[in-house]
Amino acid sequence: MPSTSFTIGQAAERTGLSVHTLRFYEKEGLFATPVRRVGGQRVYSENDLRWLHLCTRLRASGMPLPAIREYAALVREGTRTMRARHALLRHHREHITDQIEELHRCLDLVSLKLAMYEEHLATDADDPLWPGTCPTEEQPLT
Amino acid sequence: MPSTSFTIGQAAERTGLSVHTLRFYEKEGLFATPVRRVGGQRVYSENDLRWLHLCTRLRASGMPLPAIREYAALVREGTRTMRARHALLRHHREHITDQIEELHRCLDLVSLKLAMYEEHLATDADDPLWPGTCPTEEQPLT
DNA sequence: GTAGGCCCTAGAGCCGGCTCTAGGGCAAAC
DNA sequence: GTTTGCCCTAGAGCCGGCTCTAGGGCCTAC
Repeated sequence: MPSTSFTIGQAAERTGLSVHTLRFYEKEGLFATPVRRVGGQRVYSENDLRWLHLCTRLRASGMPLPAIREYAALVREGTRTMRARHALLRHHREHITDQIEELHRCLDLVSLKLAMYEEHLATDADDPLWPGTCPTEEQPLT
Repeated sequence: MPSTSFTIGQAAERTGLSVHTLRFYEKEGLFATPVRRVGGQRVYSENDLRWLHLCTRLRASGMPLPAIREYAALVREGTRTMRARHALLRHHREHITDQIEELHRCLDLVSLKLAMYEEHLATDADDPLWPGTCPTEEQPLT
């Protein structure tokens, strides 16, 4: 098995990134320029795709490009940077859990609002049952 | 109780938004221009702050400004837009839960990587125990 | 041999969301 | 009366992260 290889188009399809974005990431140093075929076409290995997949997840969880670049650089430097990479990822994991917590707080608020709306919609089909506490009609429920 | 009121500076402090951002949000239609004092200074009521607080939560959960503007417009139109607002919020709640799920997927991947690193760091303090499967030293662990 | 399809580079453009600047006003404190 | 501090408007600028354009090459099929 010659360890399947992919063109940029195939890589794009498989990672969900656009061809543009792949080249852009490369230019930004998110990964070393991949092998080229004669004629200059990029050849992506399965390893490359795995790396790209990791990148998309890091991006999706809000890691900025410079941080990913840094991580990529460490990877390229070999095993002796393991501790640094470990630290970087731990830091990012915290960032992720923070985001999840924040989203839960938002979710709670939105759910509360929704519950209020549902109560109103249920009890008084169309009537503005809410007492006239808002002469300006400014804050009917927000 | 004259229902305490706030200057823009105080509102900024209390909402965690900058003074600039408050004016920016207003210009963007996230809320109706608040009452002005003689001289033109904005006066924020507690209600306004509550609304702003909701806005920050909506923003923090990724609702774009145009959507918040739309919601604000509906609020201003009064009770008869309740259903529309309800729909909008339900839609957004789904968006939030999607984000949480996505973040969990990222978290899983990162945690997995971290576990790998930890195993390596534990077993072979400094040695590149990982077998020489990577002649290019390209992918020591990613 | 030429048309179609995919690839290349360099660099400009766009979009959302702020963030800041310039230039100026009001009002209380010294 | 001027300094200090907060406020005002209009509009420009910035940043991250893409996204697209222009101009061109290679290869395969017809």
